[in-house]
This record gives sequence, structure tokens and C-alpha cells, in this order.
Amino acid sequence: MNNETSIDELDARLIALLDAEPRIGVLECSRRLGVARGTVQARLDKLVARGVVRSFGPQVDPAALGYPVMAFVTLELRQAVGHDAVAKRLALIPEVLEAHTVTGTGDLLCRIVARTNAELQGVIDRVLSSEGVLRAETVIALAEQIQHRTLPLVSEAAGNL
Amino acid sequence: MNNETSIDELDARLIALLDAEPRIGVLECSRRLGVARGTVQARLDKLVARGVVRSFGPQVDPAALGYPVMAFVTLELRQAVGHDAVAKRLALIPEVLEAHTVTGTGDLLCRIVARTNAELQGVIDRVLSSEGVLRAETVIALAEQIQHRTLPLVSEAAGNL
DNA sequence: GGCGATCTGTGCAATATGCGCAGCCGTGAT
DNA sequence: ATCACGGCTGCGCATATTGCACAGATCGCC
Repeated sequence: MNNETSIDELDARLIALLDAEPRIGVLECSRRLGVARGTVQARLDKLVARGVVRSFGPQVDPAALGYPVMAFVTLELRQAVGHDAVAKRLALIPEVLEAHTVTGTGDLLCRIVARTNAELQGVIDRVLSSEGVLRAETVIALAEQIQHRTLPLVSEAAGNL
Repeated sequence: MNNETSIDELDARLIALLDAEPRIGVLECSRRLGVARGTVQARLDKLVARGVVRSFGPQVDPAALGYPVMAFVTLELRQAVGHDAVAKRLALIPEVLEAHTVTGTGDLLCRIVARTNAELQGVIDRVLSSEGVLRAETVIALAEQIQHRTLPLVSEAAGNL
């Protein structure tokens, strides 16, 4: 990725406005930002087409959904199986929210949620019983100190033109 | 959290529909789901009010934004300072996307992005120079095997009534 | 049975949307 | 200097949606 895929100040202001007021509509956006309606629509389409904005879908909070326990689980995989095969199997477990291959002492870092600590054990057992998973090292997330956010990064990216 | 905060099948279908077609509008939602318009609006309001849906804002992909390097950094903190104070300082660094206090050998697990590996070093240096941060252990995320998703969890939660 | 919560269908005025169009401007290539 | 292109602008139009309100029906609980 290089600067061609980055954003300018208007993109950043648009993203920030939609973050603050997601249901605002294109016309009101254009009023607020001081640009033409077509410009807003074109900018949005471009941000989506380039993958900068992945989705405007609902961001669901697992804790409020009934899954307050969160853990980061680092898996060691059997070399012969491969990351992709294991990931496909893990993706069938709803409580596995995301997974990244990583450097370091483990191979795959997963974010896993559960309703209770006891249930987390069950989920991890399911993970461990997936073919290709050798061991799991678990840390429980106790509190969210910085909630996931990308707006500061958006401003940063727009400021470096 | 108990079952009172959970969702039913209609909530789940609504969330899934909005995930698939975020700009669909309330009226079209009601058509698709086979319920009254007011019902959709009321359900949405409730999902938001209860925190199940945190936001409908744009979900930004750091990699497409120009930050393809991602790392999970576990920090050891000086006991006297406290998590909150450190988190406040880390929140001032745009590249720090989220942070959770965790069990295990570290105190705070952060998700950090950067444009390059070299720049990541710079970000980590900034993190390390924050008062209260003693050391940092970094693993680089090599590939996203399961992209962050909550829809399967939503279906799971709705199915357990 | 009574009550409250929820869902339903309807109506209305105001507003927005998707789409298209012509014109203008800045930029880069020739 | 000229031309082509991309992006932005303002405008128009037919259609659709929205926010809000309302009355009535249904359901679950006490």
C-alpha cells in the first residue's frame, strides 16, 4: 500500500461525520461538509470500492449480546495441516470472532468470547479438538481500556498528504 | 448479563439484513422481514439503547487506509501508575487501535498498526516512552485468517431462547 | 379481568434519494 | 498552447422514504 490509497481531508471529515451520525443521509452530509451532494456520494462510493470503508453494518457488542467474557487465545498448530484448513474449522465456531496468524511462540491468535468462564472452557475445548490445533495459551481480557477506534488513525492518514 | 439483554430471532434477522445491506432503510427492512415499519424502528432503537448495536458508523480497514502492518503488543505496566492513566496516554497515539487489560504475563494487550515495520518500531517506542510502561512484547500479525465477525454469534444468541 | 408492552396498519407533510445532465476547473500529457 | 480526463458543482425529476402520530389488536403477566 502506498499513498495512492490514502485519503484526504474531505474523506476524513466525511468518515468522522458518519461515525458521529451514521443515519444522517447524503444530502445532510453535503450541507454539513459544504460540498455538493454528488461529491459526497462519489467519495463514499470510492471509500467503499477501495476497501477503506469495509462496511456500514451494525457493530455488535458481544458483551451486551450476552457474551461478557473475552479471551485472546494463541494457538500452536501442527505444521502439516496449515493455517487455512484450521481457520476454516475455527470459523464454524460462532464464539471465535477473529483470527490472525502471528509471529512469536504461537501460530494463530484468536479473539474468543463466551457467556461465562466455564463456557469459555467449553469453547476452548472445541477449538482444541479442531484438527491441527496442538495447544492453546489463553489470556482473559479483564477490561476494555481503549475501545476499538479508527478515527484518530483516519485523521492521521488524512494529515499526511 | 443474563437473558434479558439477549435478542430474539427477529432482532437477529434485522442485524443480518443490515449487515448485508447497510443503507437499506427502515421501510425496505420491514418489507423484507415481513413486519411493520414501526416494529423495525422500535427494534433498532432498542438494540442501540441496550448497547447490542454499538454503532452503524463506517468500519475502516487500517490496511486499505495505508497501515498494513498490524501487531499485538503486550505491555507490562509499573504497578504504581495504574491501567487507566496509561490507557489515557496510549489513547493519544492514533496507531493504537484498542487496548485490554489481561491476565497472564502482561498487563495490557494492545492492537497497534503502522505503515511499515520500521514505523511500527517508532510507534512502539512511543508506547514504551509513555509513563508507566515498563516493557513491551510484540507479535506481528501476518495474515487475517478470520476477519472480525459477529454475525454467527448473533445467530447463536438468538437461537438460545 | 385489567394493565402494560408490543405490534400493526394507516395517514401526512416534509424531505431525501437515485439518477442523469451540462458546465467548470485543475492537472498532466503531448 | 491544446487536449483529454477526472473531479466537483448545481440543477432537475420521479419516486420513495422518513419522522411522527394515532387507533386498534394481541399477548403476557398479575
